[in-house]
Amino acid sequence: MPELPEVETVTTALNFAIKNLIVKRVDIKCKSLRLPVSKQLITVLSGSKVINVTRRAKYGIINFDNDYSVIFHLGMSGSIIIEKNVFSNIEKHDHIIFYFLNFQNKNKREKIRFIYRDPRRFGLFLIYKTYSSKFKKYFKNIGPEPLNSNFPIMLFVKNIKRKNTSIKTALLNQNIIAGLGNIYVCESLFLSGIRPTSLCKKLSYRKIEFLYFNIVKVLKKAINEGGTSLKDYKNITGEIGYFQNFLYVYNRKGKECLNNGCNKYIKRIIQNGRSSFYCQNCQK
DNA sequence: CGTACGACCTGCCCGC
DNA sequence: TGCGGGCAGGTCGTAC
Repeated sequence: MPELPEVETVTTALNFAIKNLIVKRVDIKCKSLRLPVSKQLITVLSGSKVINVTRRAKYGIINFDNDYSVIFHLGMSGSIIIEKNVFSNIEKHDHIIFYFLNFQNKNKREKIRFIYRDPRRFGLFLIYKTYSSKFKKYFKNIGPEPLNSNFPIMLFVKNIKRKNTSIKTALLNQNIIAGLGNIYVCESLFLSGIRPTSLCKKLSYRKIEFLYFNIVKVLKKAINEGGTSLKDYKNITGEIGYFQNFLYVYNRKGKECLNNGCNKYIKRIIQNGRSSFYCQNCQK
């Protein structure tokens, strides 16, 4: 489900919703996601305070004031739900629950509930000491953030050019560039006029630079629209995103290409077991 | 070393 | 209505 724009939408909102809150209680409803869920969440975090929530690639990081951090990943079907004062029923796939108390307003004490929900359980919810070796291991090999102003474009071009794969495969590789998934790779390649099957080494420097600028364009637009909601993606207050209304190729098999003057239809092919969408006419 | 592929899960949608 | 197949926004271990 969630790629960089969706995770960014979630972490930005969380940074408002739970910043400075103190953990009152933690419930663990399932032993294991993609990796085991540690009981340390209960023993270590109760009574500690959220400093902030950040993002790296598709990972969210919740930093606490006792020098511990939660690293979470939403996998394919993960979501986070924040409720204030009025709590709904816990559902089947609600795996981890945090109860917070907001002491900032002395007159009105707010009760806040944080739920990690994940039907397919491909996600992660880990606790490590901040900047410990286990914490750092998760980010050691991840490539640069596309939206950072100091993104190393020349290094990106160089790393793409020495890959022995299709450009689609290279862009999904988190070690080359962080945060892209199937949707935003397909969309960036469409804007750049590059076929997903094109070989990395055959792309010119100019073309790869152009691709980078289109990646930035797509990601920024998607963040502004609150992410892409195809099936079940929702932000932390249950609202959908709107970038699906701006997709050129993803999930548009058999539909007309949206480029002016192009009357071809969008193709779907399988690469490495995953769908790629492109226009035969506009992407060479 | 780099690359390809199956495994990990549940749920939904479609055609028969 | 029911069942089987195919599909899904990701990542990782294994085999070559």
